[in-house]
Amino acid sequence: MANREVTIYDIAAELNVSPSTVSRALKNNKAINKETIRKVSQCADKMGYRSNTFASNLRKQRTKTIGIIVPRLDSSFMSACMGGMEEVANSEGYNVIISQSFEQVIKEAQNAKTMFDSRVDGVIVSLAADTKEISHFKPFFDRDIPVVFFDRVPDQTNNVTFVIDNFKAAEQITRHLIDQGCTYLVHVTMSNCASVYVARERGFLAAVASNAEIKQVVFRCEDLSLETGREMAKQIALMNPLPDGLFVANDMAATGCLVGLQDLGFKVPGQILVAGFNNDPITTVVKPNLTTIDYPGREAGRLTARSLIDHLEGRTRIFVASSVVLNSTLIVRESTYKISDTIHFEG
Amino acid sequence: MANREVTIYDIAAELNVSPSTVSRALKNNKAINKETIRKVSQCADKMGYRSNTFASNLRKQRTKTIGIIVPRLDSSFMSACMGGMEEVANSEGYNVIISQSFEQVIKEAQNAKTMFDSRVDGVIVSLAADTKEISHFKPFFDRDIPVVFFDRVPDQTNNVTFVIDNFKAAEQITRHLIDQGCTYLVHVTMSNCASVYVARERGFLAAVASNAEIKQVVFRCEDLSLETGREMAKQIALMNPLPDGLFVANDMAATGCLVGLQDLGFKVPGQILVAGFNNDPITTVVKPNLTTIDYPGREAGRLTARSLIDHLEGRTRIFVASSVVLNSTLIVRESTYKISDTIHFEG
DNA sequence: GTGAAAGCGCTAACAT
DNA sequence: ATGTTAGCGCTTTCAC
Repeated sequence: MANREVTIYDIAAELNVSPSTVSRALKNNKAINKETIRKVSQCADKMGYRSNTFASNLRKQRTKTIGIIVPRLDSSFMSACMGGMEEVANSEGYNVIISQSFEQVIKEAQNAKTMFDSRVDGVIVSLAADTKEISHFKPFFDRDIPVVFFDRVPDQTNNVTFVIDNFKAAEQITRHLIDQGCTYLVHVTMSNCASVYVARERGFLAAVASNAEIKQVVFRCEDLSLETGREMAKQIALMNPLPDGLFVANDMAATGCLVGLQDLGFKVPGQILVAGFNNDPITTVVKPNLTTIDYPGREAGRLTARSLIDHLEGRTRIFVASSVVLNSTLIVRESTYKISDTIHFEG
Repeated sequence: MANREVTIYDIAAELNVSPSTVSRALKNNKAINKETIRKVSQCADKMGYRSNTFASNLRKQRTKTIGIIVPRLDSSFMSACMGGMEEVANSEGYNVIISQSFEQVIKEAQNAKTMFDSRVDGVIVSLAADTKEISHFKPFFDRDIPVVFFDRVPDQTNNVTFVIDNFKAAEQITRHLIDQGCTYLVHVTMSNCASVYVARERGFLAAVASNAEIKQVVFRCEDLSLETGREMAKQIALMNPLPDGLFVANDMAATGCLVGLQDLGFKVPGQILVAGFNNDPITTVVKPNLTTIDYPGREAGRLTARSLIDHLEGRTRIFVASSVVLNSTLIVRESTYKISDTIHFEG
């Protein structure tokens, strides 16, 4: 702002070479004499030179920036994903712009437009809860600007996606509930059609279907917050007969349910087993600790960013409809112990 | 990437006007005829024009981008702050680059350098836990690029800072513990010198000092995670005599302590009262619910961004050593009920 | 191995 | 109210 910026012309003048030589030297161009490169970079350091990204971008017609749009940043999972993406992006010389949709498709579209206008080289998106179609990314598709989805991915096929196997994980955790002796299961999920929840529900239903004895109900809520979980507990308490197993589509809502049920005098896992999804730290705080699905956020972030950047750098030949499925793990904790195994959890 | 970009020259050619007219029209310059403006913007829409930020930035010598560096994104407080900052930034046409230091000053310095090199117009920073001095921001200071600190601010005076009154809040919550009948207090905090923790400790000590009867000890840990809280509980359990009140510098660690103490067979608040800081959602999950300090993250974010942008836009005359203190509120919950008030919290 | 020169798309001072 | 023009700092093709 105050002091004028040092440009390659200043360095060129200082060293009595041409600006193009400086430009090449700064990029370690092999055509340039080693000694020249040394002198140039030394001089650049000395003069406090910093490359002007805008001139460079303007000239090169690319931004070295990738945009990330997520529903919210406040979960440890998202934070880990962002960390992984940033790590890869930085190591490849990319900048990252992050924005939150706060679960609203309108905000998501705005964010997309902002990023489009600032000409990100590509975008990474996890969809808002109420995003039902992705026409707001059309400008990107039209211009062949790559869009990669992770976690909350669109229904439509032909997109590049990074997801955990929600179906399998949900099936696994539901089977676990059945193995623990549950016969009447409730699945609590979102009324919106976010892909992860659809898949979790299908996994739940598949596990139930494989055993004719088991009854099930699916409850849909507006969101999956702690508060909503508490509300759901009240509704569940009114059911007759009472279900004996609860699979809630995320840990926050699962925790809300669990606490809500306890407040209403129910024993977990004494009367009802409860399982969540995500392995949020909260699962180890609530008593009893919550059975859940763990998956590697940082790794997911790394892979997603890596794929996008590999494509941007022309390292991957094709980039059509590839979908990567990441591993997840069932973590069994006290909230789904068999009644007979239950010792005492009045903590 | 594929289709060539539409420029103001294309629009100018289409409409038989000069590029400068188009440029002005696009900015609703008052010198331009209303009708011309209408035609230009219509044509721009039709042709799919989008402004090239790089050319514009190169020309205007500013980036309309602000950088944000925070320790971590995974708390509801930070997420709220980011939301507030983004809201203001977007409304003023600024882009936002966010990066995490993961509490390490080394990463913080790297992030700062990246942002410096990408020529952000200004930065907003909340310091890493182990940041003891801020020389890594010197390049910004040297060039008069504004740096605004929030929440975790540096010790040094002469910085623009947005903080809550940690001293007052800590004093208030400590007094509350004393009012509830505590006579032997432990304060659990970080061994690093992050400003917020220093202030909280001073507040704690001040409240204790005002009452000659009260004994106190300060415990310092590496971090304030859930796990560390659990570890601290073990140490506290070994104390003799046992303290009867605990003020932990954040909710995560406070929750860890609380749960840890319960695991060791202690009653909270029956034997020990526990208070945290931040009003994280976890405080309403743990049983008993945790007494804590609430403060308005989104508002803090808004104010911080507003201040920076006002300065960047030349709307504020001066911008020296102003520090803004935000309000915070004590939220009393079951974890600090008086023993006589305690009914039953074996949830 | 290095230099000359054009131009990326925009803005703004200066003209008209 | 609109046009002319000169660059912002960089990269890169084409020369030598």
